[in-house]
Amino acid sequence: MGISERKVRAKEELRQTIIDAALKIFVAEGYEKTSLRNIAESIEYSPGTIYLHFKDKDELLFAVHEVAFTKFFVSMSPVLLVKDTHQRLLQMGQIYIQFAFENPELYGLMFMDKAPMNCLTQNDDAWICGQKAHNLLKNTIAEHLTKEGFSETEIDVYTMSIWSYVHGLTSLAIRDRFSIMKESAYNMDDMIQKSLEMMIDKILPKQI
Amino acid sequence: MGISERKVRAKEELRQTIIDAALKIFVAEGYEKTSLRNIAESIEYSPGTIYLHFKDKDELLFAVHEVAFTKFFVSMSPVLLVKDTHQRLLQMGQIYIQFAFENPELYGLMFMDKAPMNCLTQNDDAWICGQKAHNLLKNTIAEHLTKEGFSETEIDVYTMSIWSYVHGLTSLAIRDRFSIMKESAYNMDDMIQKSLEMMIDKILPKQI
DNA sequence: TTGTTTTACTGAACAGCGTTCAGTAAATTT
DNA sequence: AAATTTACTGAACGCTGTTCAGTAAAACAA
Repeated sequence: MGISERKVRAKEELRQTIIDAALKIFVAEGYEKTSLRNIAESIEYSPGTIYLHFKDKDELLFAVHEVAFTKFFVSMSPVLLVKDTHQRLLQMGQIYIQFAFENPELYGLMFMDKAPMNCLTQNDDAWICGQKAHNLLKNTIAEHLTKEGFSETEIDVYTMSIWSYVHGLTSLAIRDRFSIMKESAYNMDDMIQKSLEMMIDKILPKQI
Repeated sequence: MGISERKVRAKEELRQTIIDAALKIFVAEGYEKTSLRNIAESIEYSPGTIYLHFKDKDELLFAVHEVAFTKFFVSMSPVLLVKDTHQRLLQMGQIYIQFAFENPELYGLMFMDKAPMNCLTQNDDAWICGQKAHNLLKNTIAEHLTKEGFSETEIDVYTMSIWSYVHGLTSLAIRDRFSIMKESAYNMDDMIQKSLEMMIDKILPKQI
């Protein structure tokens, strides 16, 4: 029965090839230019073939967004070495912002666009990628707070608040909404850095 | 010379009619369904006519986003009655979030989508709507801070930080990224409210 | 080995999109 | 009355996501 297993493997490989091609075009050319025809052409298959592996474009974009998340987690991994929770949260923020600046299209797919979320409208299936990223933040916040007797729900509120802030900073920046602040004394990057430091400092309760 | 003026008026009226039709479809049917053909059909003109008034779809969307901003400012106007700057900022946040929840498509156009920003790639023309909204926030923050001798650039950092936080909260919510927090002790709306209160309180320096 | 079924894939077709432009009919000017 | 300007049309172009009858090869059955 080795044959049918080889076939399954081949099918899985093509699926991966499609995802990789989509990711490549997505990063190189942006959301707009990422059409199923472009993807199909780049791997020398017919457009119809993609539909043998993905229900629709949203499902393919969901797969791409999952790859983006693994890139994200790799970028984020160095923070695990940082012992001090305050410093760790600061570095997480910096890496988060840096990832978004270096991969604005992927960031949009991960945290801003509607498209990939259409795949999990069924109430039962969860957004695992988001869950993992969320836990990464929540665990550090919990580590910082539990020493001082904060409750689980308080930790949730802190996590929501910090994520919201950093995402807001990031997404306004990459979609050019900070253009109105150009004439400030600082340049944009310095302002963002200054804001991040200030906010982490203000939000986190001081340890003893 | 009344005739040519009537013509100018008629032209301006059709322009407004197009914007209104676009806004209507945008609010009722969402971004995806808002096509130039749909808009043209709804006002009983040919698609080509729209191009006599707008360079391209982005320019029309920019006009729609300007109307959305005036709606936004109307919603926001009650805050001017609130004397206490802390309370005023809190209410600004609440109204901001409420506006986004009630007009998610418009909010996306105003603060998230790329489309309308493509109109002002020329470095010289400014994003007036954004400027006005930004000033609304900045003025209140300045009022709160200047009493205590904060500098202009510090005010800019505070403004950027608070706007980022509220926008992040808002945009993650309306694009379903908080779905991962469903099983928390609070429901979503309560958590958002609790987060907002906590953050405004933490960010603002205490007066005396 | 021959016939049958399953599998993997194609590519034309459909309906929709933003955009362009030759053509037209009416209004205005000469 | 003729010429010109104006406002508008709607067909056409090249693109999009998606579907599906058709096909050729591979796998299985006799």
